[in-house]
Amino acid sequence: MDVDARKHGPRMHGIDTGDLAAYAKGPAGEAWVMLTELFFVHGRPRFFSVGQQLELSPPQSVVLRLLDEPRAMGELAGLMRCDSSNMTGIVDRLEERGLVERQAAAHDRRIKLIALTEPGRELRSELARRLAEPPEALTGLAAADQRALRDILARARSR
Amino acid sequence: MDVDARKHGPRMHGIDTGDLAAYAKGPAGEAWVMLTELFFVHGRPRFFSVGQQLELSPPQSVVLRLLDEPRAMGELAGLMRCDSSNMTGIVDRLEERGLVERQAAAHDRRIKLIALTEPGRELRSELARRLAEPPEALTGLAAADQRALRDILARARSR
DNA sequence: TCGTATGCTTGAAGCCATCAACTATCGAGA
DNA sequence: TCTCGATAGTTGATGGCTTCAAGCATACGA
Repeated sequence: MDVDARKHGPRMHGIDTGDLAAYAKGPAGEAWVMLTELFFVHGRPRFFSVGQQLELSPPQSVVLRLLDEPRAMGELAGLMRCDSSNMTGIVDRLEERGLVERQAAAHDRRIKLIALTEPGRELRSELARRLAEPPEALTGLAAADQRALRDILARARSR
Repeated sequence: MDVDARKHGPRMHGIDTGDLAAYAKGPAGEAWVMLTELFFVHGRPRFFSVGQQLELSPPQSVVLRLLDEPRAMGELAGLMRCDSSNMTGIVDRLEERGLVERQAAAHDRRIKLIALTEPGRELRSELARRLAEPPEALTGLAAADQRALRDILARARSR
């Protein structure tokens, strides 16, 4: 770390992390800040580029990921935290591409269930496969670190 | 974990993580998958809601975060991986709100440097402060786990 | 000096996102 | 059983984002 970088604070890929880190409190806060930056630098661009390769917009990718089983429109909108009218458009476009289909729900005629088609299932698997590729920042860690990281995150997810 | 959950795979907040995990290879892959889901569940919604509170759209928030120093339009577009014409609109709207200003670059009259105004600097700090708050998934970890996580991530960032 | 490349802006078209309004359907209470 | 308020999804208006194409001003190299 040279003097110039010191002036601007720690940098990850040209982006100053000092400002977020300035507000981090305790190890959990510091870890969170670093997680956030890790995802900003590696996760977000990956999500966008993989989606682009598969000709999916970011919201379309999110919806595909959410469809591990048929879900109602309102449920999808809730999980994606957007307005149901917005979800109508997103599902419309996925439906036009033959990736999903609308099904009436047996118990309530207001409810539309959104289910993947076979092409939709295949595309969803391909999306998952590509997103599961870890960045070198992780693969380059020592094996013990990788295992420890995995185990800590597993404990975090059960909270 | 009950039988029904087994059928659908592990779940984090109603979202099946089994499909990504199915493609994870080794501890780094598993860690990455869990990181991705952690951010999907905690980071992404936080980013959107904090931005909303501060009346910033997601791309506006990203640009504010990138402006740790004055940057050229093309540089911003490159860092955000979008078209420069798109960046023109985003910066226009930030400029209209008095958060940034365009400055001519001394060495090249084609280049416009985008710098924060004082209100822009204050808003950027507030954005950082709110984004730096870790989720309970992390704060609820044992202290030793928090420290280990922080240290591993620090090692990962220097790759 | 001139031709090509670069940086930013403008404009068209499509997608996303919110809010308001609407129709069909449901469910609870009288 | 009937009524009314709530709910689910859709339509439409408006603004923001995103890409691509085209244009103008500027820079640079031959």
